[in-house]
Amino acid sequence: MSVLALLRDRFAIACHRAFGLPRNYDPAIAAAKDPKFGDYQCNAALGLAKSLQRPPRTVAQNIIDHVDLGDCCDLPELAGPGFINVRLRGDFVAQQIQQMLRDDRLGLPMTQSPQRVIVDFSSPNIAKEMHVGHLRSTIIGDCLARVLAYLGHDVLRLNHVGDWGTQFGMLITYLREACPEALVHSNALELGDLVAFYRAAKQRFDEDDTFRDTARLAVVDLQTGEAIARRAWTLLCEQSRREFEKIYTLLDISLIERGESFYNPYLSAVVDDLTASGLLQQDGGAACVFLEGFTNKDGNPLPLIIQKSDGGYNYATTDLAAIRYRTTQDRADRILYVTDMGQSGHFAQVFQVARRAGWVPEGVELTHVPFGLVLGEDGKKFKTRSGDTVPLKVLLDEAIARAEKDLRDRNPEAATDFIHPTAQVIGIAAVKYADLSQNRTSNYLFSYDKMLSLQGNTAPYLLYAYVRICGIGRKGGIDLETQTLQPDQLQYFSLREPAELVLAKHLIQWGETIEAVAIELLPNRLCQYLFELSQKFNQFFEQCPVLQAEEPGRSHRLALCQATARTLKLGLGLLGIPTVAKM
RNA sequence: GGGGCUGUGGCUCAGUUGGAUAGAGCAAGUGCCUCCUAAGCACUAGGUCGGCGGUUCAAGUCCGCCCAGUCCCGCCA
Repeated sequence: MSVLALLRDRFAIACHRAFGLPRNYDPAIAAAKDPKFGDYQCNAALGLAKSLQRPPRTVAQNIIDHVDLGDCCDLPELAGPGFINVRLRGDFVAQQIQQMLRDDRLGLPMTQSPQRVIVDFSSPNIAKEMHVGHLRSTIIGDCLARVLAYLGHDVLRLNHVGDWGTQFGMLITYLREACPEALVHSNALELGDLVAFYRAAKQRFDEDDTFRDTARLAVVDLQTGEAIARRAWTLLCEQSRREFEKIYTLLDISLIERGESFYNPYLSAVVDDLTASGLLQQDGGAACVFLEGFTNKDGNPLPLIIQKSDGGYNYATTDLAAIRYRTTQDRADRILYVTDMGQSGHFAQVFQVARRAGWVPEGVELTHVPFGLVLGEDGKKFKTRSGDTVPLKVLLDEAIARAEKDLRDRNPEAATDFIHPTAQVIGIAAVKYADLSQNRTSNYLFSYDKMLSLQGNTAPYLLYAYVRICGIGRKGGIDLETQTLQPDQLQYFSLREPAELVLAKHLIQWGETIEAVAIELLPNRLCQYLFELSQKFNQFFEQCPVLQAEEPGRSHRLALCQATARTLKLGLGLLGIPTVAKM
C-alpha cells in the first residue's frame, strides 16, 4: 500500500470516529508542497467546517485527536486556517525502503482488477513517410501501454495503419502511368519514391477530373477484390511496412499491425445494423447518422457520414466497425486512441454513434488520448527549411549523430564499440524523453539542442544519475543490479543525513506515481518523478560519500543507491528508455 | 457562424480533488573538483498566472463575457 493510500485510510477512519462520516470518506490527502509543512497534508477540515457548522481549526483538532499514526508519523500538526501537517518518521521511511528492496516490483502490487486494454497508437499511413506526428503517438502510446501492462492489465497494442481508402486508388492509377513496375515487384521502389509519387498523385487527383474518376474506379476495384488492384495494393503495403519496421526497431516499439483494411469485411454490417436500428438516414445521397449536440453552420444537426453517395465507406465507418470488433472479438474493457487533438471531434462523434447503436457494452470505456502538435523552434509546424515534413528516420539519425559527437568530445579515448551503442541510446532517449516530459495535451516545441542538453529535465540528466550509481558499484566491487543487500546489514537501517531522508521519502512515492500515470494517462507525471529522483540522488551524492562511509552507514547508503538505481531503471523502462552503465 | 485546445518570469514548461508565500529547467550572475563520472552541486536575481466580472472561508485551477493564437466543422484520414 502506498503511503498516500495509507494516510488516506487512517484519516478516513479518524473522520469516521470524529464525525460519523462514511469509512470511505475522502479526507483530501495531498503531498505537501513545501517541506516546511511536512511530507503530507490533510485538508479535510477546511471542507468539513461548513457542513459541521464548526470552525475549521476545531474540526482539524478533532481529526487530529482521532487519527492513529503512531507507527508512521510524528504527531500531526494543526497549521494555518485548518491544515493538518504530517511528517513521516525516519524509521518508518527506512522500513518502507527495505520493503521496496525486498520486492521485484519495488513495492507496487499488480492491480486487483485487471482489464483488457487496447491501445491504438502510432498508425502511420501506407505510402507515406512517418513524421513527427506519428512520433508523438508512437512514443506516448508505447509508454501508456507499458505502464498499463506493468500494472497487470492485459494490453493489446494495435497499429491502425492507414492502408485503405481513396489514396490507394489515386496512387495505383498514377503508378500505372509513371512506374508500372512498382505494382508488380515488391522492391521496385524506395519509400521516398513512393512518397514523391503519392504527392504527384494527390496533385493530379485535385486538379484533373478524369484522373479523379479513374482513381475512384480503382478504389472500387480494390474494394471488390479485383486481382490486379489487390496485388498492387499488397505490394505497396509491403514496401511501406519494411520502412516502418526500421523505425520501430530503432525505437524498440512492438505493435500488432491491424490496419483499416482489416475491418473491411465488417463495414456492411455497420450500415445494416444502423439501418435496422433506425439511426441511419439518407441525406444528399449519403447515408448518415445525425448527431446530438453537433450542429452545422445553419444550426441543424450535423451528420456523420457512414456510407458515401458513391457507395464507399469512410473512416467513421471503419472506426465503428473497429469498436464492434474490439468489444466483441477482442473483449476489450477499455480502448485508448492515441491520436492528435485535431481528431477529438471525430472521436466524440464516432463514440456517440457507437453508444446510441448499443455497441458499447456496460462498463466499457472508450477514450481519446489526444496530444498537441510538434512545432519547430520558430513556433510553427515542424518542417524543414524548404517546408517539407521531416522523415522520422532522418530526425532520429540526427539526434543520434549529435549525441555521438557530444560523447566523443567528452570521451576522446573511448572505443567506437562503446561510443556507437551508447550514442544510440542517448539520442533515442533524448527524443523520447523530450516528448514524454511535457503534458501531452499542449503543443510541443521540438529542439535538438534542448533535448540533448546535458543539464535540466532531459534524458541525459537522468541517464547520468544512473551512471553515477553504476560508478559507485564498479568502484566498490558491488553489483547493485543483482546483489541484494543482506537483511542483517539493514537491521538498524537509519537515515541520519537530511539528504538521505529526502531521497528515501521520494523513493517511496514510486507506487502512487505510477498509479496516477495509469489513471490520468499522463507520462509527464512519471518524467517529473524521475527527474526529481535524479536531482535528489545528485544532492545525496554530493553530500553523502557512500563507499568511504563507516558501517553501518555505508550499507544504508548502498541500499539507497540500489533502490534509486532500480527505480530509475524501471521508471525509464516504462518510458521506453533503456539505461547505460557508462556515458 | 459553431466547437475544441492553448495563454503562467527573457525562453521552454510543471502546477494533482479549488487549499498555506505560484514551482522547475534553460539563459544571466557568484561560488565549489586532493574526494564514488563537474553531463554535477550550492547560492543570487527574475511573476498583476491574457483581461474583466462572478461563485467560495479560499481561485492559476470552477462559471460567464471579452482579447490573442491554433486546430476541427457532409461525402480525406
